[in-house]
Amino acid sequence: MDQNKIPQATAKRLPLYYRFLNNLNQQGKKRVSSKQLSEAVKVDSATIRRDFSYFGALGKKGYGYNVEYLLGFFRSTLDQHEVTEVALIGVGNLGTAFLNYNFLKNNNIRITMAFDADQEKVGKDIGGIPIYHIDELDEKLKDIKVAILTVPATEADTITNKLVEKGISGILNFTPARITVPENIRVHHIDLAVELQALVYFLKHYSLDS
Amino acid sequence: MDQNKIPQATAKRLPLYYRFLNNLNQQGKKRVSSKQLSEAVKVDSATIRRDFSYFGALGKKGYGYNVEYLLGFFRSTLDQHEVTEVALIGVGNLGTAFLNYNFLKNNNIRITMAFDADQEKVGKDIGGIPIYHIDELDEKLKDIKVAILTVPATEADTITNKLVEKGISGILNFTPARITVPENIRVHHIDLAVELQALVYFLKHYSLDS
DNA sequence: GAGAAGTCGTGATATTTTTCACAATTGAGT
DNA sequence: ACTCAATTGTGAAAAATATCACGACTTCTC
Repeated sequence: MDQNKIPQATAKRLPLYYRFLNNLNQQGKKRVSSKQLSEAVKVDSATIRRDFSYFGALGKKGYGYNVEYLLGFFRSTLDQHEVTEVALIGVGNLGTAFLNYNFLKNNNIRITMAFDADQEKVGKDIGGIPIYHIDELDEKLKDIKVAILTVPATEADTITNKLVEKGISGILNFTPARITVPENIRVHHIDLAVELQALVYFLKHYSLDS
Repeated sequence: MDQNKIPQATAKRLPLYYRFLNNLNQQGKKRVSSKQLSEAVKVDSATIRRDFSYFGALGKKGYGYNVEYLLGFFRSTLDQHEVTEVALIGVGNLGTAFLNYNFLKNNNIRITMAFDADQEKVGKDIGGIPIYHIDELDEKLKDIKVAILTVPATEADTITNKLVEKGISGILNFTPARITVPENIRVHHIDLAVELQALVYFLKHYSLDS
């Protein structure tokens, strides 16, 4: 859309900055330097300054950044002024964890409905979020553009196709399946087993250095 | 240790390749090309060939890769012949999801114990994994080198320090807190709120291209 | 066994991301 | 008002990662 020049690596760090700034603000802190931020979020201070600089000159030389100003800036950049509604598909263990997870704390993202194939679960609600049957996707999933996918891997493709048909824009996929979607739809994969295996691999092969 | 030359980006993809090769092998497939792999795991075929090439010439020109051979190679590279024991700290919603998650399917990583501060949970077990009180960390956490951290953010630092004292090598941190550890300890962060926010950001600012 | 189609491995190149390092500027202290 | 320590923003360089493109080799078909 507008700011296509912002590197992806930078974009991925924005929510992290936002959260920490929010904390600082709640603590009543007025100013912060890239060095302090760096220690808190574990990102090199030069990288932080570079990230911020894509949005213009947000700080003052010799002073640092004004917390309130920076927070306000990120709030509008990250669209925190409007609520983004998200649907969760698959109310298993992981799905349930999400429904109980309070995304709203610092964050204008809200899971507003969940779907599952299990009639036992349908009709109930978890954390105030209603659970519908997966066959009700068509009627219930109105303008929701983002879905969290926590179904069994075997169901991933079928359900993805349904979501695509319904005009979804983004999927956060916790399934081990690498789902196939049209190229205008964005999928982020979070693969828990892969993450754990990668960590173990790093420990065995890269120990004692970065 | 040995193969410090392997790029981190490559190392992170290895478990993904491994899992897919395992699937192929179970399906009785004998050969696979980088192009087929590419479609399945959504990684450019040239990148896959490059990744493999760090380990030497694993394929045959004009033919592709022998599934069984490649699988065996990755099995030893990823240390799948020996079991890696992992401890889980924090048996909340997310922690419970992990205990029920079957890491063993394609994978020699096993959660062998869990810890929590809640006396209600201590003494029980979930998915066959015993839950100890967090104060028992000292006695119970013998040679375990990897921990999954699923405690509330407020507890993250305290518990991290305990783990560090006990000689942990790696932590998979699901806490929003950016924990501080000595530099010989490796931490991977999986920050669910950040991932979701980043996805939403990409949808709003990068739509209709990469 | 000759030709065609398929595929790897990799040098070269492009792209992305991180880091260095320093001039410019600011605020605080005296 | 002056000095000094702190800090930004950024050009330039470095490092990491991804991709292109092609020679060399393999298998398949006729």
